[in-house]
Order: sequence, then C-alpha cells, then structure tokens
Amino acid sequence: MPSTSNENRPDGTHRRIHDAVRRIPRGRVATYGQIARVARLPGQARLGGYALHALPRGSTVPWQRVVNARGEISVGGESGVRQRQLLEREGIRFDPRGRIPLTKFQWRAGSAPHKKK
DNA sequence: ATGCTGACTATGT
DNA sequence: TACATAGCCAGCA
Repeated sequence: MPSTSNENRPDGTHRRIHDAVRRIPRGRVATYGQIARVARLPGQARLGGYALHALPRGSTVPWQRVVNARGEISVGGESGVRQRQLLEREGIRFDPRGRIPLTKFQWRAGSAPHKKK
C-alpha cells in the first residue's frame, strides 16, 4: 500500500528530483532550476520545490542543499532555520544578508569530483 | 472542471 | 540591486 504519496508518480518526476538532489556533494548547494535541469525537467524549477516539500521527514535526500537562484533559503518557518543550520554545519557560509555566495558554493553539475580526466 | 496558490526562474525597467 | 511581469506545473478547494 503506497502510503508515501511520492515515489509513485507515473513518470517519476519526484523520483528524478530526488535523484538529482542526491547528486549534490556535501558542502555544495544547487538552485531549483539547476536541479530541474539535472532531473531532465528544464523550466520546471517549481516542481523541484514541490517535490522537496513533499519529502517525508527523515528522508535521506539532502533537501537542505537546494536553494533559490538568489542563493537564499526560499522556505520560511522552522524548516528554513533548520536548513540554514544544516548548511552551516556542512561548511557553507552565509552573507550578513543571509545569502549564500553561489559563485563559491554552487555545485557545478556534470563536473566530476576528481575522476582523473 | 475551473481557479488560485506556491520551498521558482528569466527578463525588463 | 530591487521590484514587476510572464511562463510552467502540480495540488487543493
């Protein structure tokens, strides 16, 4: 019985999003649009946010590594505070305005870690 | 079925 | 740099 509403989509859009988010290395962040692109869903940045919002509590998906294009946490409430704490814990620094310098911390998709060349 | 809202982004002013 | 507008898609009343 499919209790979890996600991971049971016809096309598996949520699943793709989750997979894309999982690819984000620790200490790095990605934007919703970027995730959508990695998940093969270009232009559907909103779905990225939706899919993450639907994530069950205690999920293995590092949802905290996903921020908006401005490098700021889009979500408000306690989840936002939680996200910021988790990111800082991974070594990510925030500006005085509460924003992350994407030029330094944004994950470059397609760029393999060190796999030689 | 229709309309509004939302963890968004790109572009223009 | 900040605000406004248009485009996109899924969930919910």
